[in-house]
Parts: sequence; C-alpha cells; structure tokens
Amino acid sequence: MSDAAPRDFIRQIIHDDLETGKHDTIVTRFPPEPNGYLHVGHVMSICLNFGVAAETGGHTFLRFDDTNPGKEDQEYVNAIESDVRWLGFDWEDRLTHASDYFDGLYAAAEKLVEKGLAYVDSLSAEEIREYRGTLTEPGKDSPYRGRQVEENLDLLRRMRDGEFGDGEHVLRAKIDMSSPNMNLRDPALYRIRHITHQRTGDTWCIYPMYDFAHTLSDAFEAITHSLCTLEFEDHRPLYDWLLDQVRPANRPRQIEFSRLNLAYTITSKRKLGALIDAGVVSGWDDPRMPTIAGMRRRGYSAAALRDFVARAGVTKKDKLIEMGMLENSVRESFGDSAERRMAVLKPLKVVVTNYPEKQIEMMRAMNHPNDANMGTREVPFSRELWIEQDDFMIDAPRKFFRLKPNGEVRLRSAYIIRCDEFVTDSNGTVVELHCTYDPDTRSGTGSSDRKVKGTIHWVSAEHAVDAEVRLYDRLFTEVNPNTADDPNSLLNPNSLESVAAKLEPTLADLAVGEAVQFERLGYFSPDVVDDSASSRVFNRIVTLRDSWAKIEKQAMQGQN
RNA sequence: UGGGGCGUAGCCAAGUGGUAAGGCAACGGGUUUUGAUCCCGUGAUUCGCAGGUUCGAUCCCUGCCGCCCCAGCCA
Repeated sequence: MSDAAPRDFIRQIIHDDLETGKHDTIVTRFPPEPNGYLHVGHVMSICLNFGVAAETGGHTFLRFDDTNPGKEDQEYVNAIESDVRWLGFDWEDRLTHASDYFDGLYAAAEKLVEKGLAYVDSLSAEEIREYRGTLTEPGKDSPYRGRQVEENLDLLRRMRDGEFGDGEHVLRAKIDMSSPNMNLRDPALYRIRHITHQRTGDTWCIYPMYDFAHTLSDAFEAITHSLCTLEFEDHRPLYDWLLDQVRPANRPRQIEFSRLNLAYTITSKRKLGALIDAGVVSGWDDPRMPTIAGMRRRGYSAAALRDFVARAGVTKKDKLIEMGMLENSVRESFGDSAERRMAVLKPLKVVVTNYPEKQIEMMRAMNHPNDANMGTREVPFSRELWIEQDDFMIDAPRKFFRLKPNGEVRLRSAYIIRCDEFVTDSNGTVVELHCTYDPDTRSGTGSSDRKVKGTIHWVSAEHAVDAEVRLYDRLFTEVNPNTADDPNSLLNPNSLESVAAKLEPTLADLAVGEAVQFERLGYFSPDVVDDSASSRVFNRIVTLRDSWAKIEKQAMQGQN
C-alpha cells in the first residue's frame, strides 16, 4: 500500500548505523508487560520494532517484561503472543522474559554495590518519597546512603535470601539526589516482594525495577536499537548511566517516538478494564474495544492495521488521529478482495403484485462489480421480497433516488419495479409495499435498456436467512476521553445496535473469518464468538462511504 | 516557578538557506445496475508568535507563547 513511505527519523538513524558500519545486523525488541491486552497504540510499536528489523534483515525479540509478579498473568502472555502473531510478525525462537535474566541481573546489582554505586536503603516508601524532593526542590540524601560496601552487600544478600519483609529495604542506585531529572535521584533498583512469580515461582523474593531490568535485558539480548515511547525520554540518562557502570558486552541505544492515540477512544488499561467491569462492553475482545483482540473480532484485517500505522508515521509529535483514517485503511483492505452479497438490515416487505404466485427465478449476480474473475452466484427472486426501510420514503425529497410512491427503482441484479401503493399500520408506519415489475428489464438479459436513477438491494422473503447483525459506533462522545477522569461518563449510548436481518441464501454458509461486503451497507463478518450454523451472528466491520447520509445530515442541520 | 520533549492545512506528515511532497477528511465534476469503487479537479502568499542574521529563513540566532511528560518500592 504505502510502500514508498519516506524514511522516518528512526529508520534514518538505523540506515545510517548500517551505512557507517556501526552495526551489521539490527536487533530490536517488543517488550510488553503481561498485565493487560494489547491495543492500537501497541500496533504502532509492534510494527515499528518488527518492521525495521525485517526491512534490514535483522531480527526482533518478543520479551515479556515480567518484573512485577502479582500484576501479571499467563492469560495476558497467551493473548499477547496470539495478537502479535495475528498481526503478521514472527519472533521465531526469540521469545524471552525479563525473568530469564534474573540471575544475571542480580549479579549486575552486586557488581554495582561492589563499585560503591548502589546501596541498600532502609527508609520506608513514604520517607523515600519525602527525601526525593519535588520538581522544583532538590532531594536529600538518605541517612543510609553512606553505608559501606560490605554492609550493603551483606544486606542485599539477606534481602535476596528472604530475611526481610516486604518494604523493609530497597536497593538504590547512588547517583544524584539533587538532579533536576527525578529519575536520577537514586532510583530504586530492587524491591522485596514475597510473592510467587508466574515463571520463577518462589526462587526469588526480590524483583528488579523496570529501568534496571529493561536496560540490562536489552544489553543481554544484544539489542541495537531500543525503541520506546516518549514518556521514557527522561529515563534515557538512567539507561545510559546503567550501561556506563555495568559495562555489558553490548551497548543498545534507546530512541523514543510518540504514542499513537485514536480520537474518541481510550487506551489506558485501567480505563479499558473499567468498561468491562461496568458491563458496558462484554470483555477485552468486545468488537468496540480498541484492543487488538477487539479489532480482530470486529473483523478488521491485520493488513489494515499495518497500513494504518504506516500511514500515521513515526515522529515525536503527539498524535490524536481521526477514526476516519483507520476506517479508510480497513475499507481499502477489503475493497478489492471482499465478495459482494445482499442483505437487508431493517426489512420492509415488498409484494410484486404482477409476479406469478409460485414462481422463482435465479438471478445471476456478480461477486465483484469491478472484477469478473471473482465469478458470479445465483440469488433467488420471488413475489415477496425484503427491502431496506430506508430505501422507501412517502414524501421523498427531489434528490432521493430510491423508492417512493409511483416511483421506480432497480432491484440490484434483477428487475426494475414501480411502487403502486404502500400499506400503513394504525400508527402510520409503512409496513408493506405493493409494486409491479417490468419483465423486460431483467438484469443482463432484459430487452429493455432503460435506466432508472436508483438501485437498491433486496432479498427474497421465502429464501431469506435470518441473522442477528451487530452495528457498531464509537464508544465515546468526546474526542479525547483519555484525558477524562471518568470516561464512563462520556459513553455513547448507541455504540451497539443489534438488528434482525434478512440475508441472501449464500450467506448461510459463509465461513467464520471471511469478510464480505453487504452491498450499500458495509463490510461484514461472522462473529467468532457468538455465530453458529443454526443462528448466524454478523458484525459490521465498517460502513461504506455514504454520501447520501452526508446530504441528509446537512439537510437536517440546515433545518435547525 | 526545576528538567525533558514537541509546535508545517480539520487530522496525520515530508521537506530544505532559494521560494511549502503525499495520505485521510472536506468540497466540486465525470464514470457507475452499490449515492460504493474508480477517475479528474480544488486548498498553506505560508510553516506557533515576535524580532534578528542573510540578496533570500519554515529551515540559522534570540526572546516569547502553547501543548505533552517526570516527584511508584508500576511499566
């Protein structure tokens, strides 16, 4: 799709490093903490990390940053692996965990202590916070900062051996309590946590902090470029300090880029979880969720997601990207490949009064209007049909090209019909149309070549397959619900609409995982979770562009 | 009011000391048995603002303004 995309600043750096011979092979890593589901924001990071390596013949590690047991879970590692694989990336045998390096990490910690660059602090968490100072005031040295190497080493080993309770001590780097960079005010390196780790069990009761574990894990894996988001920019001096002091064999370089935020959606794991807890969505894979699992269930293709982030680009500027951009990528990914079908979402009965009572004709319909190679299928036509309620109006505006009293319209792949009369119920709602068809206008073979302005879709009532079809809209009413304290107060009450639809017969056996276009309505796919052969459930992946809807909307606004 | 980043069209985004690519959206028009697709066309006298250097500045310098991030024993 966007192949000729210009090099972004990170690819430029990598290109230069290859050119100058600084590196022969590029090694990157995607390092999620397995404490939640991956979302659109992660797609950017995944595509960047796996992308730059693949483009240069390098390779990428999928590394689980599992340094905080208790918050992490195997459910999440399974989900993350399947999401990354589904997106189209392969880590081959490079699936690692920060916990794989606990021994090496601990050895590095002792080394820092021996060099007098780390000490055991026995202040409480609260005291440490007080000693740290504020953004505008420098911090103060802890009274334990002057402990001798021997004592520190002894304490650290006893921490490791389980002699102390949680929070009694912490290992800190000895850097600079008055640094304007908070990350350099003697950051914690190890804390005590008597908790069973999902992989290392009870082997350890001290666990390394992010900065320490992440920097050294990068080095141990010989990562050349450690790509992360902007909020870690302030951590880079610490990252480099650690590399300077520990002097591992490899020296990775951290480079930061901006996160990708999507308009009208949230990506905070906590807030996403709150949606589930409040019951507004059914789970992490609800088709309205911005999680990879949700988007996949909704029917988005991996190619669409990859294209989307490629178009968004890699920069350092904060992004809040419009939904339309994503939807465009999704539509484009199906436009040429999805077969066309007919389905009626909100059915209105049409009786073709001059069509013989028991007659059925098989109409030949193209699977794709722009590609004859995709073949044709047969669709039954009979006296009683379903059409879309929106395709009929009693008092239609001039520009309404669909059915109206005494008006004509073409039934796609079939005949031209004329609306002779409409039947209403006691509320005045139109419940049935009586029409007549023109036998000379049969699609493809008709002897008449007359044209009508509008073409609508339809399904034979007798042959229709019943299905539940779920229509989705944005979850929130605010452009940037991320910044709201309680996004749940900004919910769009109409984010999900379920309709009892009528499908053309071929749709009875459309396989799960397949996407088709319901003509004039959008792209749809069976729901992986709720669909079954006996009761079909479809999701609308995305609508088609709809210029009529736009005209209507403008007309409405004009009246107000 | 400390430190670190970022500011090019409604949303993304190239670009460079020599006169502002592209995509999405929007708006016109053409084709069309999907108001889809496709095709064609329309946008910045201007690059956050103000000064300065220069023959010439979005690009270099100075000042200002705005937005984001940092005070976890989270990542």
